[in-house]
Amino acid sequence: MNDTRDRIVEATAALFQQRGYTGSGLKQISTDSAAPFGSLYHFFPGGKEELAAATLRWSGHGYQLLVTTVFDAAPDIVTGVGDAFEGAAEALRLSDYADACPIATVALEVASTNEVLRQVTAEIFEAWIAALARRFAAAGIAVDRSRELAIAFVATLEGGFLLCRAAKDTAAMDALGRTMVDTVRAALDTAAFDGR
Amino acid sequence: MNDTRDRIVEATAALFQQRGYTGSGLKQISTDSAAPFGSLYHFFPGGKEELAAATLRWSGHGYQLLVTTVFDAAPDIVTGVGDAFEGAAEALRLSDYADACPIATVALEVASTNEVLRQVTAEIFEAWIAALARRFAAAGIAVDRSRELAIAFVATLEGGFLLCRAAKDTAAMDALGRTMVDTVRAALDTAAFDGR
DNA sequence: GTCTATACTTTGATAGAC
DNA sequence: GTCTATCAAAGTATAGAC
Repeated sequence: MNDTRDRIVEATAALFQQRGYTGSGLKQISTDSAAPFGSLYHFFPGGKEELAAATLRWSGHGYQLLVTTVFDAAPDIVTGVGDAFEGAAEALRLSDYADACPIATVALEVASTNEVLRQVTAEIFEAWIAALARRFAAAGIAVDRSRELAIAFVATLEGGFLLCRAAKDTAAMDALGRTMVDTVRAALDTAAFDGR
Repeated sequence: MNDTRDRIVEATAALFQQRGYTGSGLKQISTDSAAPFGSLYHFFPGGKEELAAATLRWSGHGYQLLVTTVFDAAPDIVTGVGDAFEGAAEALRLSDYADACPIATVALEVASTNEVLRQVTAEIFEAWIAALARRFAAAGIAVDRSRELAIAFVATLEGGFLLCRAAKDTAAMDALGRTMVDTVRAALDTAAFDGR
């Protein structure tokens, strides 16, 4: 539909991932997206906040698709969990530790300072958790336990991004992947035992 | 020793926790600490970066002491893990979801933008992980597995802070506490089995 | 609708009186 | 050492020519 608008959102997403919300200036976004400054306010009359909300939703949706693809390509859900952590580690290494969660930095910045954006980030995390929980439940795990596992998966991945970006090392992500795989496998075994 | 300097660091720590690095202005720090603006550059000639480094180290050390206290007060390490997550949830609720990790927000902001501060945050996380790993090892868990558990503990707690602050709800932290307690208990059982 | 110029505020930082 | 005044740059936002 609209080329310029898309470029603005994409440039904003990239800046948010590396510099956060407060650290990303509208002038920089205008430059990076090769869009005239006035276009920012043409497409997002609500200013930086509206642009941020649109960007977060776009990034959040894209990241959910990415994880979905990884799980769909795996032969089983335990392998999928392992692949997701390996993929995250690989993305970090290939991008010099810049390509991590597109939401987390902004989410922490706005949690206590911007109620509108805080709610947007909450909706995104909830969508991720709900989608993962459905997947675990479809694999035979009880619904309540499936949601707990989904929360553990997202939290562990986010914690891994934090530790790995700070350390510029993916050793933590590797260890977390192993632990998470064990946890999911144990839940599956329990489900199989209960259900036999 | 120096009253003013301490007040500056404390005010900076509080602002970092809620608004992050880029979101915390030196003028605000000057106001909140009741310190004249010039004093900031008197005590921290290196400007905002030097002040941030000192603040992160101070906050990081303080948070490590807090967790240490929780574990020391618990009858055993599994209970300690559960208490730590419960305490984190309680702190979030009591502070309207502001009192979380004093390092995480800044760590994500500076990971790709400020090499000096990135390294400071890496040292803090490593100190936390090393201290926890020693504690798990002292409880009888193998050294390698102890470090993996310590990484899982920190990552899970950090992910929990992120999800809970975004959602303004501690349900995630409660679920994560249960999962982490199970993981540590399983590791302890394995250690007891291997060691008998 | 596209784009430029600019208004106004806040930022980190410095100079210099006391 | 304390404090105020001020700088240059960057921040968000707006006005208006085309």
